[in-house]
Amino acid sequence: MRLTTKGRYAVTAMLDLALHEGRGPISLADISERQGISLSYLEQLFAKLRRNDLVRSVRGPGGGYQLSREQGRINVAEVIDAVNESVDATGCHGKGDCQSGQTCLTHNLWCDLSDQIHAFLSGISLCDLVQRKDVQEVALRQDRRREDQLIMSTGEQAPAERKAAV
Amino acid sequence: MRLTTKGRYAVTAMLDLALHEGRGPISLADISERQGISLSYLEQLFAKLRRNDLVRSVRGPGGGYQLSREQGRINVAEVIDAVNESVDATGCHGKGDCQSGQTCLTHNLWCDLSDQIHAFLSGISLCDLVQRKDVQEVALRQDRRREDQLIMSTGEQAPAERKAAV
DNA sequence: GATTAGCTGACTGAATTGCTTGGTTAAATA
DNA sequence: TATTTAACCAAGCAATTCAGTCAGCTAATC
Repeated sequence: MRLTTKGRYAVTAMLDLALHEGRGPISLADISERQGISLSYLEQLFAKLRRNDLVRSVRGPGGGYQLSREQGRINVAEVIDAVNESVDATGCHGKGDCQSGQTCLTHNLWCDLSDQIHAFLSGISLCDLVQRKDVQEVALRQDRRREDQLIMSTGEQAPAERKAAV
Repeated sequence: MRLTTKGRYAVTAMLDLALHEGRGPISLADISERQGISLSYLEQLFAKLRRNDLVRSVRGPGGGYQLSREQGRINVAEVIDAVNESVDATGCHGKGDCQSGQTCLTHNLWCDLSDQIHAFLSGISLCDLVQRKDVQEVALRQDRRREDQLIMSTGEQAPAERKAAV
């Protein structure tokens, strides 16, 4: 079992897509900027997400990615699985041939743990996350920060109270 | 978060100790043979287990390791922690400074997951495992296999029905 | 004094992670 | 039609970790 930045990035990026849905495709450059994830790394992750039918891509200017299903029908476990971070805690992938063909002493313990984790993560959909208050607050902060940066880059000044909040 | 052979080995070895408790110290050579774990790797793991006060060592002939507490007071989470495999699923170790000092979009999700896993694993003691039927069956098989090997190595023949079971 | 078994440190090959570089291709726009 | 945008793709890389080996040490027993 492994859960590193890779899986966390994938879930974060998918949640970003979910949060900004409805206004056409979202470019990876946008997600990269908002979430602080390297663009080319995102490209690699989205290649896997696309192969697993979690997102659809639109090429060309104004293009980007969209969720391929409604938010309520994509759960966190799927996303982590898609980028090859198995939530399985056994060493034998549940087969029970851990100790030279036989079941090892602790095999069932790891099976139980895998079930626990999987049940927890597959019970949480993107829709659930979007509705969480803490998620909405962070998203608001990120969007504000983004606007300010756009304003600054065109030479204007960001309002003082907003700058302080960032 | 990471759960590999390392943490699984540690728990398996500790369970082996628990299962064979009462007959004096258990040598790592015995555990190595029964559980199929490299002896020198076990030495490294037990150095950590000892530093974390989970086992006591006895040197010299007839020496080995013993649990430093009663089985009911050692849980699986502690053992995994001891060999440096954190069960923490956040990237910021729960601090919430995941995105350049600020909380990332999915921070609380990973906190919740960490809590889940920790609650599950810290609720299982070595004593609980020893009493499980599946554990007892595997232990029985391992002990029988061990006896047969001892008999074979002294030149005698193992009983046919036992050989078939292995 | 030989043996046993714990203890320690250095090292290694393989795998993975997170990321970069340097492209190509498809679609929109000027 | 030329240019720009942004998805797509492949190779490579530094750093880290894993699982394990090797060599040598020390403490206790016989």
